[in-house]
Amino acid sequence: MRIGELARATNTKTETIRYYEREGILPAADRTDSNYRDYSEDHLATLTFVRRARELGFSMAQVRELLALSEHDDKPCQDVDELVQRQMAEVERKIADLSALHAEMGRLLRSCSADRIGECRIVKSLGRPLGEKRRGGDISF
Amino acid sequence: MRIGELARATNTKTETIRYYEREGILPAADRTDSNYRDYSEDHLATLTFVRRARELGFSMAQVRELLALSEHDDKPCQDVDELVQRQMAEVERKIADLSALHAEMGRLLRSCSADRIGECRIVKSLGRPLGEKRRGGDISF
DNA sequence: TATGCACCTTGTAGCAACTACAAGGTCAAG
DNA sequence: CTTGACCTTGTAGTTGCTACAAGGTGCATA
Repeated sequence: MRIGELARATNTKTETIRYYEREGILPAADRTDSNYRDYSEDHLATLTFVRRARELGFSMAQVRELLALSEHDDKPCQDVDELVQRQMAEVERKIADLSALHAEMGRLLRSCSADRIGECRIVKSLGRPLGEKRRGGDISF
Repeated sequence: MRIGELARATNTKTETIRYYEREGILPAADRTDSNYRDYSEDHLATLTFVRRARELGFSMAQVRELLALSEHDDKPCQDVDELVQRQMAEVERKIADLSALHAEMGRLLRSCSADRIGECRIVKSLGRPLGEKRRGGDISF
C-alpha cells in the first residue's frame, strides 16, 4: 500500500509517517519503480501499534524499547526480562489510574442522571498524593 | 505550602507549576506577606490530578475539560452528560488497549522464563487495524 | 552581619513530537 | 493535458514543558 492509504488506515499524517521513518521508528518501506513507498501489512501493524502506544502516554523512547522487545523474541531472554517487568508495572499503574478515573466518571454520570447534586470527585479520583518517587512514570521531554 | 514543597510532593518542576498557573490549568495561589505563593490541599489534589491525567495521554485541552467537570457538579447536568460519556468511552478504550498490551507482555515473560522461543506478539497486541470495531466494555483484567 | 538558599519577576531559548507549509519535480488516471 | 497523489529538501509553527539568565526579596543560620 502507498503512504496515503497507510495514513488513512492509521489516522496519521503522511508527514508524520515520513517523520517516523527518519526517526527509525518505522522501518523504511520498499519502493515502487516510480519511487513511491510501498508498505506491507507489517508496517500497518507496527504503525498502528506506535500510534496506540503514543496515545497511551508512552514516549518515543519507550515505544522504541517496546518495538525492540518484538525483535528480541529469538534472542537470549534474560536481557529482556527486567525491561518487560518494568514496562508491565507501568502499564498496571496506568490501568489502575484509568480505572479510578473511570469509576468516578461513572459515579458522576449516575448522580447526574438521577438529578442529584453531589460533590464531584473526578479530581479526587486521581488526586491522591503521588507519594514516593514513581519510577519511569515521569513526563520526560 | 510553598511552591517548592508542592513541586516535591507532585514531582513537578516549580517552573512547570508557574506555567500551569499562567495557562489557567492550576488556579493562582494565595500570596504570603512576602509575596510567596501559598498553596492549599486543593491545589495539591488538582496538580496531582493534572500530572496523572497528562501521563495517561490526555492533552492539556482534555485536562481542562475534565477539570471543568469538577466545577460543574452543582450546575445543570445535561450539559455535562455527553462530555462525560465521551471521555468515559475514551478511558475504556485506553484501558482495553493497555490490558491487551499487558497480557502480551505477560505472555512474553512467561515464554521467556520457560526458556522457550516464541513469536513476539507485543506489536500484534495493539496492531489491529484502527478502523475495526473495538469492543468498548471489556474492562475485566 | 554576611552567607546562602528559596522564592519572586520577566524574558529568551531549547527540546520533543509532531504539523504545516513552500518550492520544485515525477507519475498515473480521466 | 490537467489533476491529484506522490517524491525531495527545507523552514517554521505548535504544544507542553524545561532551562537558563538577570536582577531582586525574604529569611534562617554561622
